[in-house]
Amino acid sequence: MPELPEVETVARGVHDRVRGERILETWFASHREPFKTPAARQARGLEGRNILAVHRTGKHIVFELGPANDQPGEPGAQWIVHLGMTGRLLVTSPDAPLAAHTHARLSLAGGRELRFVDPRRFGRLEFRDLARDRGFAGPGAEPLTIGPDEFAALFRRRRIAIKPALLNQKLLSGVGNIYADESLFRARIRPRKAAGRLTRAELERLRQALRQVLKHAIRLGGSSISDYVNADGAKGFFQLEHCVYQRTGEPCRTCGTSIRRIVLGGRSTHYCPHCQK
DNA sequence: ATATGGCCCTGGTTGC
DNA sequence: TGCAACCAGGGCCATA
Repeated sequence: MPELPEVETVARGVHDRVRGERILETWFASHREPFKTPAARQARGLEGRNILAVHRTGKHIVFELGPANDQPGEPGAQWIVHLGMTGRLLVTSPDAPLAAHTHARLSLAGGRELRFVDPRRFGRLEFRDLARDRGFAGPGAEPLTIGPDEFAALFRRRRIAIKPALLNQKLLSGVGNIYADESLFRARIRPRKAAGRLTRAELERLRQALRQVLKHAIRLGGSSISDYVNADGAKGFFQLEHCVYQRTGEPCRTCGTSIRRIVLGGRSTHYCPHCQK
């Protein structure tokens, strides 16, 4: 479900709640391995480690863990969570009723529990032992920090439409369907336009629009349309400021033209046919 | 190398 | 009210 702003909101919320906690025991659903790392190896790796920090890279949530059993000087580890479309991370009392589709539970020394819930099971869990694995770096560039030249280079000579190009996580990590549509509207660019045909000025408008829209959405706690809930159980409010996303047939906030919906790369795409050229 | 389409899953909404 | 069709914020994989 979540894109960069929602993942950032969740990561911050989880960081505030579990930083400094120690993972005692873990439980992973046995009926399936929705995981990049086998459940048994995740369990072995996680138990007995301290959570040093939780942060976001692209659409991934990264738990930075200390060395196993506090061995000083030993390498740490990472637990990497991708929420997919419907994944949630909850910090609860161990007595709290178990939500349907709970796939993992980590009991914490402070007495609470961290749970991973994901009805649609598109989410992924991965464990990296930094004694043998490389640290996690997102698949592509960070849209919040990328510079103009590097941004322009991502799309050079590409024939694919700019909208699906924005969704390619190997180019930019963190942009999903909502913020692709919203940033293209703010940059006044047609979603169907070939990525490689964007002018330098358009590319720079797009880069700035992405930064602005993502930062603004983070401040508002992300978008919540159906089932998105952040670590507080509170909802984000950015969806109230969507200009085009899921506004098919409604008037453009700038010119009043009816917002159009098309399908690009199998994803619904919303734009204003008057404002976006 | 790049681009496209199918597929993985469940659940909510819409329309008959 | 019941039921089917359609839709959903993602990403992997096979194929061309």
